[in-house]
Amino acid sequence: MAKSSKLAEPAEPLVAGTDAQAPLDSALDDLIGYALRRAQLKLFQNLIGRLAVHDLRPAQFSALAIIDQNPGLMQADLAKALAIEPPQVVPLLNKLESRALAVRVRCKPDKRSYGIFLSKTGETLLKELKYIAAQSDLDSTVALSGAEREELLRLLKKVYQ
Amino acid sequence: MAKSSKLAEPAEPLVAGTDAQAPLDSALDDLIGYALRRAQLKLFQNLIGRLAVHDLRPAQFSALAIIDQNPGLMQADLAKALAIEPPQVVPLLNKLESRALAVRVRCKPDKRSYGIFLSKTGETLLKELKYIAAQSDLDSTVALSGAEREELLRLLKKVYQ
DNA sequence: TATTGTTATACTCTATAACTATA
DNA sequence: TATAGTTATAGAGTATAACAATA
Repeated sequence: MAKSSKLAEPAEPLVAGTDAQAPLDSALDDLIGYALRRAQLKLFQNLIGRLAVHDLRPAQFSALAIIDQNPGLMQADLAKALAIEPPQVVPLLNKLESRALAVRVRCKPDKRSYGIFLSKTGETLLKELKYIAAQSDLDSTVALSGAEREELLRLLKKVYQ
Repeated sequence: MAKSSKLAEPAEPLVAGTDAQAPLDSALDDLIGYALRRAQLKLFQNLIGRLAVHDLRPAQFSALAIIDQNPGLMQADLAKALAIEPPQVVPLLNKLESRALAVRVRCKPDKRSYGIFLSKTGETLLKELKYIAAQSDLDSTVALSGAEREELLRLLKKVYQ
């Protein structure tokens, strides 16, 4: 579906009698789903750019935050929290382990599973990443007042919870 | 990044002294970007399911709506409106043409380009798709009142516009 | 027999370079 | 030479089946 849009001022208006700058998607304008997608894409792109400095993807940042809040969790739990399938957790965790940000530890009574923990390095980096994410959030929503930002967050939670 | 979450009541709480039902992503809870992503995914999945009845993807629905509002536009314009690259427009339009929902017409002074139009079938189907999308929107946001829905839409537009 | 983590695989989405035909 | 559309291709992201080790 559409993700961003708006023509770059065509030489001649696409629709007679219409402002040449008008968005091309006016029929979709009343859909919350469409607005959500476009806003989400904007924030996501901003975050991707900021995390790239640390060679991390948003999913890896989320994983670090979830591990930090739930030290010792299993990969199946992490998969559920990230809403991805267990096989996708493997390369994600491999990357975090190769960079010494997280570790898999065989520490459970059930020897099939691992407990996942952040390393000291991971905890330190996560603190910086949280700051970066918060800055990215503010940067992408400069058009909103503080009150509007809080209201938006409240409404979004109400939708997905 | 995380898309949905919440553990399915683990036998033992992952974090001592914490409600076993508590979400695993509390550190991400204050980020609008995170809430946006989760809400967007919920609405997107709902829409995908509803459009599947007509063997269409959200991007194809958006394309139909944009063509309807801008009859005769070029593929480069459509690519911009959908925020995708021109090569991605080709299979998308091929599909719409093979189903006789849209047509490419060599009608411009510039013989390299096509004008894209909806067929009568496309216009008729689009009307139904718009209804389906509106229903999907409402269905996914039942937790909101009418006023909250309007406020959410207003705030989202403010963010991405 | 069921489950955890893993491998292999495939399908979609996305992005880039290069080609064609026009300009 | 530049542009519209196209082709080919490669990289992510995502999903499923099947396997090994353990329960």
